[in-house]
Amino acid sequence: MRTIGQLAKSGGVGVETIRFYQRKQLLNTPSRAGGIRRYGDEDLRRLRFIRKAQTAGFSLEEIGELLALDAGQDHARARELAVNRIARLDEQIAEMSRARDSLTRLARDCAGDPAGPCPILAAFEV
Amino acid sequence: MRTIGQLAKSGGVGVETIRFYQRKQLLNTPSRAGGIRRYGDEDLRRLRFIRKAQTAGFSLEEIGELLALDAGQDHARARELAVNRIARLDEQIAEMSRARDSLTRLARDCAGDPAGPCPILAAFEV
DNA sequence: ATAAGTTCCGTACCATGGTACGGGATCAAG
DNA sequence: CTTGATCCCGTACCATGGTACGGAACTTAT
Repeated sequence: MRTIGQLAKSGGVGVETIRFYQRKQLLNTPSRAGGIRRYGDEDLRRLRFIRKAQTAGFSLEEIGELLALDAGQDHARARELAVNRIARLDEQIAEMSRARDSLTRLARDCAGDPAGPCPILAAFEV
Repeated sequence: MRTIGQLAKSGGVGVETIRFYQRKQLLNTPSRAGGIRRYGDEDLRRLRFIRKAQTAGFSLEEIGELLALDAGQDHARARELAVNRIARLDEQIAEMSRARDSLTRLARDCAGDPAGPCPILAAFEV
C-alpha cells in the first residue's frame, strides 16, 4: 500500500498530477483510513495505463472511457475506440513522415553554401 | 491583394486565427491603405508555412524563429532546429508505432469471444 | 444613399493538461 | 513530544492554440 507520493513516483508523475487525475475521475480516491489515503497495485496499473494511452494519442476523456470499458464488457465500443485511434495514428504517422522529409530537405539545403540562400519557407512548399 | 477574409480562406483558417498569428508576430500586419489592410502572396506563403510547420510538430514559438531565420542567413541555427525536430519526430513516430501495435492487440483480443474478458488495461501492459 | 456584409480592434473567453500555493492535519524519527 | 517531511484540500494560476463578442468604421451592391 502506497501513499500518494509513492504512487506518483512509481508512475513517474508528480503528486499534483495524481490529484488532477482524481478530479477527472481517472483514478479513484481511496478512503482515508485514519488520515492518509493508501493506494494499491490496481491504482498503479491504472496510472501507468493512463500514461501509455496518452502516448497513443488518446485524450484524458477518451482514456476515461477506456477505463470504464475495461470494467464493463462492451467489446464493440472498445474495439471501435481502438480502431478509430489506429486510423488516426496511421494518418499522423504518415503526416509526420512527410514533415520529416521536408525537414531533411531543409537541413540538407542549409548545409550547403553557407553564404547562399537557405529557403526555409521553401522547405515546406507544396 | 487580399482582404483578411480572403487570406484566411486561402490558408484554410479562420479570420480570428490570422489576427491571432499577427498578435504572435508570425504574420505581419500591413498598413491600412484607406481603411482595410491588404495581404499579398508573401503573407499567404507564410501562413501556409505556419500550418505545415505545425504538422511537423513545431510550436508557434519555434515557427516564429524559423520565419525570422528565413529572413536572415543563420544557416547553422536553421539546421539545428531542423535536426532537433527530425530527432524528435523519429522518436514520436516510433512511439506512435508502438502504440499502434498495442491498439492492434487490443482490437484483436476484443474481437474474439464477445463474452470473454476484454482486458483493455492489459493492452498497454509492458 | 441605404442596407448588407466585411473589417478593425480590444478584450474576454474556451479546452486541454497540468502546476503551484497555503494552511492545517498527520506521520515517522529521534 | 517536538521537528521535519508528507498529506489533504480548495482554489488559483499557467501555457498553448485558438475562438467569440461587440461596437464602430468601411465597402459593395442595389
